[in-house]
Amino acid sequence: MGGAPYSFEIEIPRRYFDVGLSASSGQMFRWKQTANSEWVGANGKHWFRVRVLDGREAYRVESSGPPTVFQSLFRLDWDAADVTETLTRLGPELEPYLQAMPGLRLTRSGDAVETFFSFLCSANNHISRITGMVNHLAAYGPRLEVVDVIDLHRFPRVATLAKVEEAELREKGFGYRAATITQIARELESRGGEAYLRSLGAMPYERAQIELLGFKGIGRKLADCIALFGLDHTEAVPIDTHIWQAATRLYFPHWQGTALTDRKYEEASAFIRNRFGRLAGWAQQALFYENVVNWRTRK
DNA sequence: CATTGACCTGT
DNA sequence: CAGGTCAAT
Repeated sequence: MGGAPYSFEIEIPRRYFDVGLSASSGQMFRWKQTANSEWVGANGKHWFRVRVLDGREAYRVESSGPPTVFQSLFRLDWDAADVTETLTRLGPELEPYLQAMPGLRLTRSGDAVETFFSFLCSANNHISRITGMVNHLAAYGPRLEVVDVIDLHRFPRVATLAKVEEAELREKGFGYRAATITQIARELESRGGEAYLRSLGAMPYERAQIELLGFKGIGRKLADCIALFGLDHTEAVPIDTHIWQAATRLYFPHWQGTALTDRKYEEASAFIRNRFGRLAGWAQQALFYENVVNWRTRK
């Protein structure tokens, strides 16, 4: 299956890159930790298997792709020390959140189609179920490899997903999202499919946002997730319930406990974007995941 | 604009 | 209720 895999080492301190944390922090949904504590996952057309090297600040990676694919996926071309320093300078209030999550990186999906459909599954849902649904969708793509009993598929193309029937997804437990996903798949195909989607990555963030909002079923939050995690618009700041908690605590105390409306979404999102610029998405990820992990104890 | 309820399913 | 969105009011 797929020929001989690539095998290479990535040398980097854990505090700058924690592969498990980055892979399981809600940016991608196809990674698993195996019994022998390796991380195995897929993104787009590639699969990966990552192991921590004993007593060293390095990883051993096996993959269907060359090192550049892995490096791009985890955005290793960005210097985490530099990013952290800049973020703390622009927003000292971020420091405890960044320190609480060492090694958490903003990722960069190699497949806008996968990210697009993954976040369609995420609305009003929790991570464990999103994971199941994304893996159901991935199973429509060809199998790339089996690693430690884990089936790794190439994420299907738009044309394939556009042919899936709503009833079929209902049977797989997609609930009401079965309808939106199949409809949006067809709408996406009629707009030009993957090529159209990728073109949104080349547009300014604001225009890509408008395009995405044109899909019935994609609101501001999903549009920002797709822009940030799938289209490399790193200035996008999705505001979900967790970020809203953090944002009101840090920046809008007079809005604490109030509902998130369209206007407040715009204001909070733009505020964070203006504060951190192209690093806003990275800041958002630190805030988001720190809140996911610690929200119980904070309440 | 802001508010409200419906919407699948699983913990 | 969960990393929301839409339609109606």
